[in-house]
Amino acid sequence: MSDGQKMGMTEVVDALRQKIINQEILPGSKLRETALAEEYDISRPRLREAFGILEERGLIERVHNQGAVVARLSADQAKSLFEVREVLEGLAVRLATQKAKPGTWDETREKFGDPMQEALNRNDLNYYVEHVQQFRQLSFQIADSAVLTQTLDILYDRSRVLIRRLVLVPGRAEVAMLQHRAIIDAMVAGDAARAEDLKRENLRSACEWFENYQSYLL
Amino acid sequence: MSDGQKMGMTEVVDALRQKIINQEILPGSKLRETALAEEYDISRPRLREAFGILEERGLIERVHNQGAVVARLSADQAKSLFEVREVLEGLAVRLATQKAKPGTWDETREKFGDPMQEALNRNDLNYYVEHVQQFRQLSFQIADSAVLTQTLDILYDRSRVLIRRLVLVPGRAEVAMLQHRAIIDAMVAGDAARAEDLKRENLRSACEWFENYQSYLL
DNA sequence: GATTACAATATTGTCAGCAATTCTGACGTC
DNA sequence: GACGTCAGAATTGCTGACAATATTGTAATC
Repeated sequence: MSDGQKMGMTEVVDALRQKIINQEILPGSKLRETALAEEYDISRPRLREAFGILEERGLIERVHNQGAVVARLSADQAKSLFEVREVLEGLAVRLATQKAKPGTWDETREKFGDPMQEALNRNDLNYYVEHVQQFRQLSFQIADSAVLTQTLDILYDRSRVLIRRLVLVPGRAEVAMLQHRAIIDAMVAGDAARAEDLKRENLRSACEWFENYQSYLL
Repeated sequence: MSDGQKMGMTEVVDALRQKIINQEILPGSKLRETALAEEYDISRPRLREAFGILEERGLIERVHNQGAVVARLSADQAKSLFEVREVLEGLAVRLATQKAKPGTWDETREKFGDPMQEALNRNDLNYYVEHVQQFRQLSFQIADSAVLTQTLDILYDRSRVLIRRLVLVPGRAEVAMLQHRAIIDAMVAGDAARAEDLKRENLRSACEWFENYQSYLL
């Protein structure tokens, strides 16, 4: 899939990142330097630099003289990711609540209302996933902390597959929707501490659901 | 300073990392590829890979065709780093409290007792800094979360200079010592939630001191 | 038939050098 | 004297090719 466009470093990293988090390359697969360098039409040292970044981000693992492999996610790592995301997403929600202007969450609240319940009734997961994603991005934008955003993005990439699968667990989406409604209500009310608590509760809950359905999810 | 030892990738990154966080290379300085490659006796593409990792870690900044520069820390970034560290170090302390066996903190508690007060009375900052560091490392070891440790290490590297300078502010070390005593007491008592709250309070306090003495610290 | 030793192959790790871009400083002009 | 301009030098970005290591396939032996 070599498009004529010459890719910069960032773009190569992003392309591989996308392929990994979307499971277009499965965990455990070997990443052959020659093949990938050819695919993206760059030289191997350049690809190597990208590998360094991907490794730092925890998306691939490398051992000397043996090359790179897409990282697998162990149950322990998954739990740790939930734990860390719990406090960071809580922080994001707190900051967003503190910094938001009145009316910021109106549209979000509407989307998470009846329309989402109806979408879930007809098993339209896309509606749910898309608006959770939008809420997330809006929160980060308002929170306005590059440090936080970047830190969480890295963890999110590693958790992405799991998050998407968790939505499939019967009943999870509906529970998460109710939790989100409570969070948004607190944010609209400007109660930052409560919003943070509820967001953390939301992630603890997600972690519990994960643990209960672990064998289906990993 | 080229020691005969041939360095692996990790070692090159670590060497540069140390030089940056110890301010042996000052923020804003240009990092010349040729010179550094020569110094560490490696080729430029290899150094370049190290640069990629350092940039991902936020220690250097690179612009195309203009090379790499040691990252500066803005006041906003510093504050964001405190905010994120607040929730993460809180988590670390909580996990450490939950997972520790009885007696784990005995030695730490002793070191933070009278000996530290005496050390501070004679302005022996080294004693203070060293044992805070030890406590920190022990906590992470007990918390036993690679995800958390790695995430916080990155933020810690970026904050290191600031943290060291903050100890110089009159009265700060003594306040921090008292806060640490309270945290350790909660940990000994096995009260994880309280330990987390106190640790977060500790970092909020650190952030406030930073803001008050900002002009001296940055 | 299973196992080990060995050679062939493939893949990674590394480097030296070329092309492209930016910075420097001297010169001329206003 | 200040400012704009234009070579020359320095530095970065990048690639192709070479050396070192691991993997695979093969054949000989037990």
